[in-house]
Amino acid sequence: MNNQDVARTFELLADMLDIEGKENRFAILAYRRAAEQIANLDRDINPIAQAGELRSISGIGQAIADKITLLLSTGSFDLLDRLKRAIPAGVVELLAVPDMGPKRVKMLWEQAGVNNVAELEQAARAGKLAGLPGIGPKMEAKIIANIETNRRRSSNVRIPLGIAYPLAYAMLKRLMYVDGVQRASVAGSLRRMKETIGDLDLLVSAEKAEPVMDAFAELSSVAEVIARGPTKSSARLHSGQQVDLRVIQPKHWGAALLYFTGSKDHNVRLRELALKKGYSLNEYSLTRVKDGKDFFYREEHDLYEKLGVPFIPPELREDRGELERDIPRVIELADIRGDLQMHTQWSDGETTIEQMARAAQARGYEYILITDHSQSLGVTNGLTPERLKEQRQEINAVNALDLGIRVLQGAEVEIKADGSLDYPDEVLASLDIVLASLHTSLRQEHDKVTQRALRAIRNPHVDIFAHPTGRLNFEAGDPRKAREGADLDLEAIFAACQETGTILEINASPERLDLNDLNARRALDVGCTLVISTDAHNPAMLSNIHYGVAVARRAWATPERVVNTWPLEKLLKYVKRDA
DNA sequence: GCCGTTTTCGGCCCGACTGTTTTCAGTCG
Repeated sequence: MNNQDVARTFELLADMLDIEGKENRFAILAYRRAAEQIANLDRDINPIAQAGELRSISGIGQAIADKITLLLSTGSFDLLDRLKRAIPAGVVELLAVPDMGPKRVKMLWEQAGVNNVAELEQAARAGKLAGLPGIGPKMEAKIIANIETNRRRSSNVRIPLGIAYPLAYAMLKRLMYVDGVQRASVAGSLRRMKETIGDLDLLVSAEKAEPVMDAFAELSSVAEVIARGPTKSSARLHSGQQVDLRVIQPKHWGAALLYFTGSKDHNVRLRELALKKGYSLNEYSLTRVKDGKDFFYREEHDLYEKLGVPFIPPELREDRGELERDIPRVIELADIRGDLQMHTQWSDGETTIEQMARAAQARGYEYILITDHSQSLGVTNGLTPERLKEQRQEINAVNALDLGIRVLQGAEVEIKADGSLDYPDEVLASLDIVLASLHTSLRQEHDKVTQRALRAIRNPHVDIFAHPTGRLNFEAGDPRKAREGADLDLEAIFAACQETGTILEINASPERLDLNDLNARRALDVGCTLVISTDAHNPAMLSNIHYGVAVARRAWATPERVVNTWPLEKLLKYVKRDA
């Protein structure tokens, strides 16, 4: 079982206990918190369990630690078995239908004999639900609609950041120009730049909410408004995504933005902290408990300061220790001095070296590395050693133009199925910086693919291990093309990179985001060095760098640990060290 | 069930919205 399996098991346990309705609600909350912590863990839970150190994880005490140990060694534990026998799986799945919480599920299961979603739909359509406790004709109709909606958007409820981001900003842009709007921001997991987004959250401040709500309802991307109150509207988009809009008074901005950015767990920690200091925190203000006096904050910064903690950047608000530990000065977009992976017409890119250089210079970069594909990747028109030499001539010519940016020659060299590289050593030695990566035979079994990657990492000519796992979140225009990464032993990979100085890439392409945040954080903990690269295939894609910076920020990376924040001389000195 | 620069016992975040209600329960985030 991996971390996600364990986390899901405890979520299931909590769901079943919720439905059963006998357990203390705080115990159930404890199971959910433990599940969240495990899902957020940046290391494999198995060795932690074997070492008997589960209790070092926040939210895990003796009782849950024992259950995890049993779960990992035997696949289950008594309480889980008992609940699974008592509650049909289909009943738990009813919770996935909106408006179906534990109370309603239990009532429908016990009083109406509803055992799964199909039976729920059947009963609702037959008009058998209205009249049951707490259910009238409106709820019955809503249940049918909810089931239909769930069916339409089927499997993929969360969408990749790279799709959600432009969608949300397009809506925000319209709302910003509504009369009376003072400020507007995305919030929720989108502002935290999580790699997948469930609901989109928008926050707007204005004295009057009505015009904003009207404009929101009329957005072309909105299919239907599913709730509308004085401060909050929810809508479903044609794409199936739900969008929540909150309109608040300008004086509430700081508290509201903090609240709606989350994460939920971060908020809970903050409120606990506030209570200890004698304040109650909600989305409007900080209220002094002893006399009920409200304190308003125009900015999040001021609120954090009042609570006695440093400002936590949104990307770090995941309850991963950000309120307990010292926060480093995490990397920012402005720290980036160059981009170390991009493609040109020499292989599968769309433009010339000069065009890429000019675009990068316009972004303020000091250097770029041209990394066209190597020869074996035929579909990309990979370069033979001969063409690589010709390309060097062109790069020299572009540098001679004095564009105010230094163009380096690299290559994205294929790691072949046996772990050998696609160019001989003397060719690799002729390049300024060498990337190695996996594109083929990604489904090799664990040991084989790990050894293959390790062999490349240990090659002294290889400087960067690019998009390490090879996973795809989605392929432009076709979310179904998402794929899991290779089954790598990342602990072994990170150890080898730390030992050899091989740089691990955070690929900023929204389709990849590879390494992801948790893996990058673990790599940093182990002592590895990172690079953030766009893998751009045209000049516009250079702007994807912000997605990669966000991943690095979520990994708590400081600029010192990311090589493309370094001056060129320092970077070249580093990569030549073992060349 | 977890946790402790107030505590090893007694707390545990807070509000909006809907639908079914005659003052509130359930769900959601």
